[in-house]
Amino acid sequence: MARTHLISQVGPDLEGQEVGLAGWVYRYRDLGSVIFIVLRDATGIIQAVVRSEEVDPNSWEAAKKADVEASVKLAGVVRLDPRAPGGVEIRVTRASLVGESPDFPIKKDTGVEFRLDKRHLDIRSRRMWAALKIRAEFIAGLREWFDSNGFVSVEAPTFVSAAVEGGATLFELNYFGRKAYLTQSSQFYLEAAIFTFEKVYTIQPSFRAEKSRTRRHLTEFWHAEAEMAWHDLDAMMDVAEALVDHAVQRVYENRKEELEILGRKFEPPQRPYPRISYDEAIDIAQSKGVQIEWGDDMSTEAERAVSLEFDRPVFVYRYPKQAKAFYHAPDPARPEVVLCADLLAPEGIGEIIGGGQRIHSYDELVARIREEGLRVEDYEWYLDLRRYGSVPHAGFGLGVERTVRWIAGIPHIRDAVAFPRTPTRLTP
RNA sequence: GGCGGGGUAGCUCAGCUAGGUAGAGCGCCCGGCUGUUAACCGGGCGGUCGUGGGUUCGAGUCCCACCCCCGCCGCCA
Repeated sequence: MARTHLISQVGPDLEGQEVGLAGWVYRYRDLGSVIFIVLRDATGIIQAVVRSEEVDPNSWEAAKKADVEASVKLAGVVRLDPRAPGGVEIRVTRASLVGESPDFPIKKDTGVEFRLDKRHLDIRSRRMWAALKIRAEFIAGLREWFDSNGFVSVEAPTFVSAAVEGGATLFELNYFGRKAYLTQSSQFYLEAAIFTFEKVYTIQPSFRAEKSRTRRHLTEFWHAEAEMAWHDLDAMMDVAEALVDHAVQRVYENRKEELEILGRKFEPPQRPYPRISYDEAIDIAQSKGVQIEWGDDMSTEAERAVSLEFDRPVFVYRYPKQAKAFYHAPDPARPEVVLCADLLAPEGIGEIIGGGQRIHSYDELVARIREEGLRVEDYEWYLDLRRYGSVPHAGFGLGVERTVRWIAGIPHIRDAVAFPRTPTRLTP
């Protein structure tokens, strides 16, 4: 029995024609001498009708055993019928069972935790299918933009010997008897690579050993990072905006069906994205009744208040120095703030990008490391980048799952990735 | 790390305030059904009530300790 078509190719135009399909049983309804099998493949779903008097005994027996998520091959004639979901179905002429599926664990009335325990099976669901296709499209859009705008992709190591940001929590591991860590950002490696390629990017996981139990946090998340020589803060925001816009547009153009399945009514935001200062953001938050003082880092509540003021992503730039990591370049005109910017997604989603201009002077960088109480010797190779041909540069990191969560309207970040890692989840 | 919620059948939950023979829906198993839409109809199986201790004639229910899970905040992408 040959597979002649993918399900998405079976439409009204094929009425009366015999097709061979292969896939998995999405729904199964046995009425005695007629069986309805809703078949799923990578491309879509379609109803198949098996009638006892229309198929040979072997096919009938196969259809009887085609439980939910069994793999099957079906041959049949395409028919239009208003009673079929989508209006098109196939009248089965032959059926064979490829792999049985006795008592598939995921049924109706399953809770969030149970489905996460069975995530290796739950990714077969329409909901996860749609979310993961949107994610893949978004990542392809990021890569497409970088590749066509002069960026070279550079991969950084996952095993590292020291922190990028002092204070942030690292996963420690034993590296042949030495302490090593899982990377929390590829930034320092990308900074090294700008001296080779000027504009570089990477899309790879970062790890944070923070017990953050929220809808915005994973312990392992995919991090799209870019670093650009000869760029200042404004140029960095230009890059980030163009990148996000491109990838978002691509998802919007190519993943309409998937957004529909998720019930997401999404319109790509208009450019330009507003750019406001930290000072203005604090004013907005305070005017909305948020308890926050100049000098505090933006709280989740403050970010939400600010992002809800705009119908598109908004950059917040020039935070107080004490709220940001040591490598951020101070504003020469106002040394108490640094040349950084975060991009807040709309609808209260919050931060999806963090970045800014880096300190490129050796002396300044050493002074800031000492000021933060960090050990200069931990940053020896990083300091070399300021010893040899240092240039002004800037970069940023984008949280892939956070951005996908916004685009697809996914309530919890764990559903923006196939196999999420959270403080309590290591399986599957 | 702080605050809040929760752990009872394979799954989703009720029962706890006022201690008295452990329940429902779904699933599963068996049977029926020629147009179902996570079908429907009939029957059946199924639980050391998170763990340990205490009070009591009697504890899922009250008390103590512990473990685990979920959400929010902090931290960040």
